[in-house]
Amino acid sequence: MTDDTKTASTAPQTVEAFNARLADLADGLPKRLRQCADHVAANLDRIAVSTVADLAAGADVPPSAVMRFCQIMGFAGFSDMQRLFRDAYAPGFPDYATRLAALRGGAGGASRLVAEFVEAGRLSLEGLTAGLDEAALEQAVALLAGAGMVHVVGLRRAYPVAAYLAYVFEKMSVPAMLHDGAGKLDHRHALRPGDAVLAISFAPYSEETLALATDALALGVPVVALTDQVTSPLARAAQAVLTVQEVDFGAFRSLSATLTMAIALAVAVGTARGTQG
Amino acid sequence: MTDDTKTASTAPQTVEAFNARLADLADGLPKRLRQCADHVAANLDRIAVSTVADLAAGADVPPSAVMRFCQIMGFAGFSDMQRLFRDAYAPGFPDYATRLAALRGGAGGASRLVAEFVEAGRLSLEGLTAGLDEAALEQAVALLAGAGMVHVVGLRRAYPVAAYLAYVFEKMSVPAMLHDGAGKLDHRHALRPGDAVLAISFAPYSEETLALATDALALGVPVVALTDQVTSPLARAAQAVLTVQEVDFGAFRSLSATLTMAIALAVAVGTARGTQG
DNA sequence: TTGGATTTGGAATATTTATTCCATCTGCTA
DNA sequence: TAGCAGATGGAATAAATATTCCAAATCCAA
Repeated sequence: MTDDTKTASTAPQTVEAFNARLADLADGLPKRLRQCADHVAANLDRIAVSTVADLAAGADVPPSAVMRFCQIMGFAGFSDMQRLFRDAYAPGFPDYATRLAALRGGAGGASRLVAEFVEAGRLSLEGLTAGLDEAALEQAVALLAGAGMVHVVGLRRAYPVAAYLAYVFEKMSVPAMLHDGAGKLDHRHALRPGDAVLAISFAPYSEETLALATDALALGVPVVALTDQVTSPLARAAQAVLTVQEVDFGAFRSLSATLTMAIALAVAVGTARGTQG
Repeated sequence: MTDDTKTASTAPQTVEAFNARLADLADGLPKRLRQCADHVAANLDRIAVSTVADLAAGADVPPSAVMRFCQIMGFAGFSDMQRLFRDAYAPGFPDYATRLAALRGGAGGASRLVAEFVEAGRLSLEGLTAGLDEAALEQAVALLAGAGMVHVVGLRRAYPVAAYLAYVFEKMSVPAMLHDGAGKLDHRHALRPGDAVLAISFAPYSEETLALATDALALGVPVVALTDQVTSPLARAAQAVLTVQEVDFGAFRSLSATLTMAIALAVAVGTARGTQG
């Protein structure tokens, strides 16, 4: 027993390293600690949301055994170990904020800006899959696929998204109409029974988009909302709400995640229509 | 006998119900509670691993406001609300490949499409940093920053990019004009000495965009091209050529990388102008 | 067995975290 | 502008949770 304190001093920094260490130690562990190891290995995903008592009950050991287990694994205590799993679950953000601050202070050429926006885009895309409401998506596809005409509306920052959707719909032979706010009064008359509205808006929500959605609601025309929050005013008028959070860089937000959602939606609708008729 | 356990009966039992209630309440909420609602809506996935203090800091409100929010939502307190999310916690480790594989194998069409396009977008973004021509970028920024008026042109698939650039330029007080091909003949007259053209086009290159670029060349107005290949016909008329390759999925291409390049360029130009004048 | 080392359980404590309460502030109505 | 209802922030308190510590139990080698 010369140097087991040496191994204890280095705590795993990643879930992979944690697993490796677990596999490494498991064989030479006494009974209770072995129970801890087994239970933890079988429930890695619940560590982030468990308490010491939960884990102890699950492993059928007293809490103090769990504490010992954490220390054997190289952590200062349970909280220390839990932090690893909580961070692994929601990664990136603190680090991102730090680098952002660094950029503001430092020199920062244009290529650095590109790198930052790339990073923001990547995070946004990850958030898109993670936070996807599949039921809402399926419903949105169903509503739009069944529509006689899809009215696409989006202004300001949402306008490029609307324009892109209109383009893809046209490519896929989905009858679609882009409302760009030029001739405001026409909009209401264009809505007919059997149509559907696809409204895109982010805070601060543009009145025109909201107005069209509300009109559609009043006329019984289904509305699909692509927005940033379920609490968005647009969500109230909508039968299906798709939310997308863009990670912002400085005062600016890219549209990577939003456009990705948009194209996926459009292609899904186009495909659904194709197989229907 | 009107004890407060009554309130617990109205508490949402599922995350969907939670969202519904959130959307329902959000409008009528006072400032601080509204901040809570927005922050919670934007970070649903982190409630399970957050403390009251975390949430309060994130929403920029005191902890007591968060408590009030929980109660308004129908829960006895924060712990009660958190329980909902801890129970619903279906782990999503940032093991992206696994998640993607799961989506590919299992779930329905639309979610799978989203996953595919996300993956394509990520690859495109990676390619963007890897293949970035920094010299060309610096030159593009210089040309556009020195221009009296930036003429942005892009049609079809490039149109959303052009529209977005116009939007960001406006936000940054950069004089910019969006040419959308509506009144074709006017374009040439709008070009004046001291202006610059930012032309966006991808194969198959649209004639109108090429025409504007060639006219600019003839008039001695500098052209910045954002295109897919250095061999693009657009490149011949341009003083600075920025290329972006989008990874395609099926017959469709997203615009993640292109838009990321666009916003970075726009912000760089806006910043350069700001520091100049 | 016996002695020593290791493991174990639980009680005591420290720390963090949630929750309540109330004085103050704000915005509105009369 | 006075009065009121609701909103707000922070300090005080309560509760949950983690952590330590030590006496008792167990194991193992001679």
